[in-house]
Amino acid sequence: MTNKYNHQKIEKKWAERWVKDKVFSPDLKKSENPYYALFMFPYPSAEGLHIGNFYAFTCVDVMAKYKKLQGMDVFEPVGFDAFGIHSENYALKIGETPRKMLDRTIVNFRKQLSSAGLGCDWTREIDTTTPEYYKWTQWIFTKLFEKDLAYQKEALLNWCSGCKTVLADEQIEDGVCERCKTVPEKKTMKQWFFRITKYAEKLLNGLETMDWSDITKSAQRNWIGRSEGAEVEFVIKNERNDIKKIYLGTGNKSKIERLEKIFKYVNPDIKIEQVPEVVDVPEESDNGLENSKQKVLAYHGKYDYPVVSCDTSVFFEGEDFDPTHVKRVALGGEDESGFSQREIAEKIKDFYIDIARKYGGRKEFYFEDAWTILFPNGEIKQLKYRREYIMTDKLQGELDIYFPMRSLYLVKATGRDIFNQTEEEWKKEFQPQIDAFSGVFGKSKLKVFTTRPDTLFGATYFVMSPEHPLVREITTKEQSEKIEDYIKKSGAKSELERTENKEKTGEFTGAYVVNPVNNEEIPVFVADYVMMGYGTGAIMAVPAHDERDFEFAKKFNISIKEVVKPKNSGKDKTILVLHGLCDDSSKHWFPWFKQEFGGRGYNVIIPDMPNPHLPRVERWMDCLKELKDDLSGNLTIVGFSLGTQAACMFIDKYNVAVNNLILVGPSEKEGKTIEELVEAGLPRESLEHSEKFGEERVDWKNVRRLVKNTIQYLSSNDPYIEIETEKYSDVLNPQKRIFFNRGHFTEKFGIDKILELIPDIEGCTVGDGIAVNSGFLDGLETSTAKEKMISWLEGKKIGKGVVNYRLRDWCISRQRYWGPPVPIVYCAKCGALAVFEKDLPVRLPELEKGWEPVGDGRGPLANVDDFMNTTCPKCGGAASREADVMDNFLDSAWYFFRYIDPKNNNKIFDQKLGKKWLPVDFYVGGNEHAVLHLMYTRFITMALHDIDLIDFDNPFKKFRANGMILKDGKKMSKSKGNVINPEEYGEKVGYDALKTYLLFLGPLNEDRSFTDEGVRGTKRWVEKIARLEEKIKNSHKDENEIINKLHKTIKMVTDDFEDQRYNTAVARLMELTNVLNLADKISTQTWKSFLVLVSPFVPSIAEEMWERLGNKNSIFSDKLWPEYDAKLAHDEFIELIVQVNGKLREKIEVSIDITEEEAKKIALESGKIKKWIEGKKIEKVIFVKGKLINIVVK
RNA sequence: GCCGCGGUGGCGGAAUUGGUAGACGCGAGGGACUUAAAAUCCCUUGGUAGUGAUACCGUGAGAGUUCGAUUCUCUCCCGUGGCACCA
Repeated sequence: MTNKYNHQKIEKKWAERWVKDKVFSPDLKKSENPYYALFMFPYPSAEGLHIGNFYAFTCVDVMAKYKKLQGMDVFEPVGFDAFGIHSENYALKIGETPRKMLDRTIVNFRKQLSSAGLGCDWTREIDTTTPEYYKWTQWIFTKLFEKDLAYQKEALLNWCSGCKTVLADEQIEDGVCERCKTVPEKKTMKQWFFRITKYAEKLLNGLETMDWSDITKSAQRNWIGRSEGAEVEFVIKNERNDIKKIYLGTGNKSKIERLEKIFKYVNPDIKIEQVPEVVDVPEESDNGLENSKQKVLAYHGKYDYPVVSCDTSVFFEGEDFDPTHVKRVALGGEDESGFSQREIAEKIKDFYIDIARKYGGRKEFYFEDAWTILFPNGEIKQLKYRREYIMTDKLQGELDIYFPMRSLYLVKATGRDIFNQTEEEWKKEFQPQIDAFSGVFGKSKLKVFTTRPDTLFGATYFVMSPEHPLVREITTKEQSEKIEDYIKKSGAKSELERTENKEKTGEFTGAYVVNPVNNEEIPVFVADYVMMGYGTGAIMAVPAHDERDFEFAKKFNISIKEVVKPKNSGKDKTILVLHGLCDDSSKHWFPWFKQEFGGRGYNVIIPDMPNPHLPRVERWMDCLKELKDDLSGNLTIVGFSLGTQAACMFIDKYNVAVNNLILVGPSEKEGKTIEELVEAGLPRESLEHSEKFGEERVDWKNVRRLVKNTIQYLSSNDPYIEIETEKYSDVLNPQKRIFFNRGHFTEKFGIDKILELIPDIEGCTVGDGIAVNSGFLDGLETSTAKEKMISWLEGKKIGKGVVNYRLRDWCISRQRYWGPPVPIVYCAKCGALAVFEKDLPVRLPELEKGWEPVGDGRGPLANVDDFMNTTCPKCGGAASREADVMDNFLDSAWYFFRYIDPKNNNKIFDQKLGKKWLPVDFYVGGNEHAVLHLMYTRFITMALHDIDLIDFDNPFKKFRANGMILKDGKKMSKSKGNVINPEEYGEKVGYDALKTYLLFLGPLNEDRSFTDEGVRGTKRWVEKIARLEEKIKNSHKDENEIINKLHKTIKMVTDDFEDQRYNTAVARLMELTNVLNLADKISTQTWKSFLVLVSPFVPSIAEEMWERLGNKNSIFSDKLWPEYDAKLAHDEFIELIVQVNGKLREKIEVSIDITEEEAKKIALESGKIKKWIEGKKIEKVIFVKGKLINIVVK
């Protein structure tokens, strides 16, 4: 053989040639038909290229080559995702700096990738660890900071003690750190976050129209976790909420009106009244001081109500004023008393302290005004400026309650007609007042989130998460010790323990809340089955319709109130009784059974005596046939005697799913127990007996799988089944026994025994149904009931329909070294500031020592003074840097933007180029990144869209998640020693054969098994292609058969490419190869088309053959993909399929254009067909043009 | 438990809007070439019965719709991915 195929030589030659001739390095500016093919850039691990990654690259590469052959300007970039804990941990392990290690591994990766025959553009390689790259990672942070999409907050976070850093929720897999498998601790820490939750709805809705793999979309959908429901407020039962009336010491009418209006929002239960004795004062001379002082003093003692005075002075006049009558105090007003504010404050200080003591140290009484502030701890502060200063956030933060009473006047003073405002305008104007008063006079409430507002009437208790901030507040003194203990205990449990051990625990707080729909007071518990991180951290518990609540209620003996009747309630509590075809039993026993269970809410069905003319079991089957559709579901069947067999057969034959199956039969028959009889398939009598009657056997396995809960065998002779004869004497026969089967054996039953055997029948029902015991919801279906309840709550302003998401903000801080520093500077004066663009990048110092993670909650950079000390970009004063670095998933969330303009020093990328090349056309990668990289990328893209950098918000037009490669059916792992090294196979069989094999194995999205035998197949194919060359004859003209096959293949392969069905595309090409192989000669023209068709899969051999035809340019440099010619692919003859009654009986070669008439004639003449239709009547003939004819006979 | 995907020969997998089930490849068996081996080429290869033509069965199980179901509908089983004391 002249051209013995040497894959190593050829593949090396072409890999070098492609780079040298820049075959795959397009001019991005000049390109007219851009096609951006992207694979997930690899993390350059020390192990080298992983076959899984290599497979994904191949999927992209094949597509890229196909598009290129179709004349597109294809861009297939390559780079390295080298920052991150992954690299750093490995560097730690081998005791080398990450930089040194990566410099080595990247070289290795480059070598591996460039020899694999991929069409990558090496001129635009990127590496996320270079300052040129991470400058823009930091820039993105500063932009997000500007937009309030990056922020700092204290939160309960996942701290990984293995990696010594906090992690994002997405980086916890199965409850452990995705990197080092440590169980993370929950720690409250202050960290930087990206506000991904702002895009929750958008991220979710976007999925609907995106052309991404379903598994990826479904993973994202689940992660975002949208649920619709309602937020409901529960008023806490406490003294504060008992306030019914507030007397105003003084003030004119308009002031009272304003307050009334405010209180409508604050607490509509509270009435505002002027102390009756106070005489109204004229509007403009708001000076009822003397008067009011006396009046307040006068009413004091008479009224056991709280007082609000707009004039502080009322409180310190008169020695006999007893503050204990006053439950809540708000102060405000002008300094008109003749005392200085300081003096006022001093005077009322004791008063506050006294009240504070009386009401459990609660800090609720504070006042604003003027020059002096009295703080809860008794401290008095003299202010420099008046109101302006008070309004600063800082001071408000220190005060628990702030009453901007004065603005009541200020509003008036502006001259606006506040009484003719619309309600909305008014509310907006007075919102600060409303909020302030709400703090003290508003009812103290707890909010819950529920997806089942329709079950509110069934809420019989209330649960707060142990981490809930108000737990201590509401706990009564008596319970506080227990609660403290419980909080401590559950805090010590890890998240994993908490979810693994599902045994419910909890503790009563001593407090009660009021169920708003029926004003019932329900107890408040603390229990760790309620999580602080979801919803509001508190729930209303409806034990009748929630399994967890049910379990808890059972354990703590809390009442269970059914408020939803399941739609199929007939089934849920249905007992079907199949008896033994005996008159006596039905007479004596069934009335009792019906009465007893019916009284307990069960629906007892005892079918009438079946047709006595049919043989035995068939009588039952005959009668049950009609019942099967109505009954399939969650019923319980009790079978006696022959009824046991009927029950089993009923379940088996009709596939009726049941909850419980109770079989009562003889304790022993022919040496067999009832269990044995049943499992033998013929429970009633002896096998012989049944065979005599020709009874079918029961497939016991099938029965077993259809019974959800229990199968119980009861022997009718068992002594433990005692009937409660006294109770049921009236329905039992005089002998107080029940006889079955004409006295063959006696059954004795107790009701409790049966109830015990039906364990789940009295559980909770979670599904939809009809509302009952629910006041205004009664009779409504769940969905309507939900709506009605929500509008009721909204009308009462105690709740509203809300949508809740599981998704939480992305924590991006890492207390590590190997990442881009968070570009933030802390200045004592100016606070946290983002570094200006001109000062970026904030360089990561190159450390030889001291870069290891510390574990004290701060990154190692905190100890690098040169790095930490800086100046404030705003005021120039001394400042310090943020010591943490950013999550490496941020690096990879935007890299494809940089690829198109990797050397741009002034901009993240050129927007003109972006407009042309973005978004990415085709992207492939592993689905393990579904909620990490792929979600973050979508978020960053949306954020960049919102800063007007780009005009799209889906980064990848088409994304496909590739399946896993298994070796011989098993997961690859180093420990098993079954890792496939692409380089090794590249050398052994060649990359052409290896890549084709990977694609040929199966559909791109599915897992498939790689075998060494299998790869030989594609290797043989490549060799066969090489050998075909011998058959080429320049002047030869191919037979029609070959041309026809070629064009059919063009069509199918093109279609396959468009849907990424690479496996079938390869199969088609193999077929074509086999056809060509049978020919003696092949024309050059056919050969050329053939080479182009196979070139995406086997680029090196195709190039080699192409060159030998005398071509100077690469096969990939021109638009060469062959056009499909329908005429040439057209068949003249087909095999007509002839069916009789839908069964294939004959194939006849006919013209493709054959008409129905002709086909029918030919078919009916066929000897084979005649045989099948002989003596039968032709009912109808179905003809599918160009395919088949079906003759229907009877 | 909820949401998604899947179940077809000894194996990986094909089968367009319901129309020849098992393409293509691996493996296995037989043959040709060869001193021999490798490579290559040819034949057979879902099961059962039969020398054979052929017949019957067969796409996780069972029902249904249809002239006809791997494909559509229902019930159920198994595998797998995601979420999960998520209210």
